[in-house]
Amino acid sequence: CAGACADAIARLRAVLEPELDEKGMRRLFDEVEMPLVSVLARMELNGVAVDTGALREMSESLTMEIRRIEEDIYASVGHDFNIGSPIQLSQILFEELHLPKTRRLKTGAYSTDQQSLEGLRGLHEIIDHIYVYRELTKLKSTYLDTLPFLVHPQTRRIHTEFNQTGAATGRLASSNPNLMNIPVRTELGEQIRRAFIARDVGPDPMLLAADYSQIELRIVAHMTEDSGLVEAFQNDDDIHAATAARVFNVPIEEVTANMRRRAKVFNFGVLYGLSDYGLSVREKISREEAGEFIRTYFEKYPGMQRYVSETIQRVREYGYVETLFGRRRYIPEIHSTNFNVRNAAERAAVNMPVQGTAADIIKIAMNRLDAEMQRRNMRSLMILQVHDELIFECPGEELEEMRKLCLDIMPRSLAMKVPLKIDTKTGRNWGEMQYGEATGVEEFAAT
DNA sequence: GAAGTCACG
DNA sequence: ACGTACGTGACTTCC
Ligand SMILES: [Mg+2]
Repeated sequence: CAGACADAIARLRAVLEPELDEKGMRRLFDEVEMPLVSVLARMELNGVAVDTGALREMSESLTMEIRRIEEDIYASVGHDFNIGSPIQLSQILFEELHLPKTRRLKTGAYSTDQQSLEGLRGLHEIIDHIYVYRELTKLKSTYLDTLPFLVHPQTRRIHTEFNQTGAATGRLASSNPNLMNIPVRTELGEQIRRAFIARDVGPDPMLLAADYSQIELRIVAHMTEDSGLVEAFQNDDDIHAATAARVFNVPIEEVTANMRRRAKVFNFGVLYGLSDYGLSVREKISREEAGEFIRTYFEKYPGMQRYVSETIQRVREYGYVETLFGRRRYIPEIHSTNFNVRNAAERAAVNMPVQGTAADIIKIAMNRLDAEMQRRNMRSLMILQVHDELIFECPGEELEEMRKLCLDIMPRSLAMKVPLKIDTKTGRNWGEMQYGEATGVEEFAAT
């Protein structure tokens, strides 16, 4: 290909390069994406160290546990079947056991996904078994039995591929293996994370994780200038508790755990274009109640309402939306005659500027961090990015310098009406990280 | 290769 | 073009 490819690329350039200027993405391209290419290359080469022995041990013990659960499931049904086949499982649950039917899939079977099983809890012992079976087999097949084979024989590390051009919002993607979806939410997930270790970077190797706290909501606060959101972040309030206080009309001290949990659902839901129907299903409330919550939310945060309406208007008029740095996403589906497709396009349009601006921000930080690490001849390695967080492998004696560097550089990617807050954690592995220093309001006042 | 499912932010 | 919350990648089943 070499010759033909080079020739094709040269001719493509003649067509594509002018588009960068026409579309206002020249600076994004020259100053963010192009410098990032080599940063990502270094990260891929750096790789991450993994304790394959630990993964193999976990896999083995899971094999036995999964076998026990299979036996339980077959016993309660009365015969064997392939639990991994959603079609067979649907047949068992809804035809043989006569459990109440869930939503219908396009294949004619009924859904057995987590949300559907949730509604069947308590109706039959098999439901909890399937739930656990799913968790264990998922983690075993995707991580425990796969990662050990992806360890490079020379480096003894796992080298992911970062795709810089795959995601429509400007996010990165990771594959072969995907290291952006390593488990964390369950106990077993955390155990898997413990197999990702600091090892080859010098004496007393440590991992450092630095993440943007609530970056998407802070970006929305900045974009909408909604006074409620802006003030909450300027005060460094717990944003979900602050939202609960507003929506449920109570003082913030009287916000209960459940009110806060709901407010969190609202805050995230609004970024994704949640409907009254979606909220009613998730919160197990009536559609009317859900609609009322959404109305109240927008009343309390009128800037949010404005942002959603104006973004949809804009994508209808121009056919695209963009981030604060001018990254564009064209969404032609906004003109679809199909109601569902059109609504999906509206939700994507509302979300992209927020998700995309967060992606722009962390990319800028990665470039600046990489440059400064080189300038200082540091031995620390940038090894992973997971959308709002960066992971470094550091010699122990460099750990605090690296942490300080993150706390200094990451908040300054973009000056906003609210601070960009950074949390940091450190540990010998990715599963046992201890919170450390974070940025505070003082740093913001200084910027 | 599509469908269903589920891991992450 | 869709399962009425956005963005991904990977696994198993089944045709
Ligand atoms: Mg975070």
